[in-house]
Amino acid sequence: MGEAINLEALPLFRGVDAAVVTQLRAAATLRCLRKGEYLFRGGEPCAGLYIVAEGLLKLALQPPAGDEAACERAIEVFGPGAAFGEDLLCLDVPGRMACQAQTRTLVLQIGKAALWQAVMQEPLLAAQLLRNLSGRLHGLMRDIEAISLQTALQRVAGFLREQAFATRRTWLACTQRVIASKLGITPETLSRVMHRFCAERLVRIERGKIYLIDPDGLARQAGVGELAVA
Amino acid sequence: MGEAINLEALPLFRGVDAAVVTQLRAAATLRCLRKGEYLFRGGEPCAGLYIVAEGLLKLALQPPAGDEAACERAIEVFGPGAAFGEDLLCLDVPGRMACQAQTRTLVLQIGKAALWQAVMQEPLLAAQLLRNLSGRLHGLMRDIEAISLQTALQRVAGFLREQAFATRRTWLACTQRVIASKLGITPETLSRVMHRFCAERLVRIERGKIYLIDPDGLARQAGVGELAVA
DNA sequence: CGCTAAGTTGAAAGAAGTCAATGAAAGTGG
DNA sequence: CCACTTTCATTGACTTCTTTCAACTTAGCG
Repeated sequence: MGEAINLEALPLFRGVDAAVVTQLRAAATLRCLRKGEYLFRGGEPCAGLYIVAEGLLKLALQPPAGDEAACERAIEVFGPGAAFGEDLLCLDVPGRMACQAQTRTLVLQIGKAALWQAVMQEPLLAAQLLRNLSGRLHGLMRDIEAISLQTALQRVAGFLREQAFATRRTWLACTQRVIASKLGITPETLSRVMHRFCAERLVRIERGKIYLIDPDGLARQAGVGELAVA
Repeated sequence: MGEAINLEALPLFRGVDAAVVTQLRAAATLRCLRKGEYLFRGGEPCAGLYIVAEGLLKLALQPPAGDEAACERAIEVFGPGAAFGEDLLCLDVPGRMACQAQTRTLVLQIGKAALWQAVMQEPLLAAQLLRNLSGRLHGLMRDIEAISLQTALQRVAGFLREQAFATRRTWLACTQRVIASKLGITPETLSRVMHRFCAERLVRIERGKIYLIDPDGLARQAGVGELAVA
């Protein structure tokens, strides 16, 4: 199933000349990562543009050199269909981020040379890359806003709501540790908040999966966060 | 002095065909903003790519609708030479950011149409836009890291150090309110930290300007004081 | 079947925010 | 040029959210 990823269907290649896409697919290699394996680590140059076919990847800035104590902060989490790596590709500097598989993950890798050649042929591809990058930029902006002026409770509620919107039913594909890291809180805090939501009948936790019972109630929590309900 | 901005000298246009740059300059309009004026506000579509010639602009997400109580969070601050707006241009969705002049500011505006035409002619320009966007993305990543796992004290120290590196001598061109917002802290906290640094002889505050006395001491405060290469 | 990692829960400590009052500076207009 | 208004900065006391530390439970896996 892994190799059958349909590049044309991805937003990134919408409108892009079919011949160019075909050419890119030919140049692409498929990498398979076990849970915990790294796609790349800090310091390594980025090998190309990556497209997730299956699984889940965590992008995090790793603490500067042997500074063991500091726990790393997850910046982005990529699921199927996500494209990333353009940034490192463009900057050329190694950077300190590490990208680690959270489950068994299949990822398509398009080499720098092939990508550039394609961009030269088809400027629309450049436009789509810019769009992808812009989307990521705005995602980070929203994250910064959330971290800066929302409580942990609001952020978790917001996160769950987002997930509900995306996958329509339930969710939780990676450890709470990673989610907490992405939200900028400790696993302890996340656990407490989740159980509070659970007590308030907003969600149900069952065997590591989370069922959203009351998306509207969650939205209320995420929003103006007031309402001193008993 | 304002109109004499030399586009070729900007990193954004390095290596780009001179004819294309000339063409862009011809298409560009110069906007002059008074202190406090908005380049654009949330909801408005972005008119083009902006390049700061002179002054200082603050990009912030404004609180969702009449929710006046919530203070906004500064995301980026742009000084002379900075280029931005590509993101909004690419996404087309209005977004909620507002861009406000912090002092009298001159900014060059390159319309969407002209920019796209140029990109089609000269793919290298697309590459440079990608690079610019990537740089901003990484800046935000570092910000997220700083907010999440550094104390206010460390962030301020880090910020001052950055400024020292950039302008080599002294600094403070906008209100502390804005700096605090950019650092994700309150003005009160910033004031306290600054005065603490002042007491420890790391900086000197004088008539709204800040003189860095001891960059190394500051680096030590900023965290794992590395880069002690005299 | 134990082992290790992940999650839960409680109590205590700390960092930063809020509120509020004061002081300083800067722009406005007579 | 001075009085006035407004915004910005400073400082203290208090509050609250979040983290930290630690102990304990659960679950997954060789």
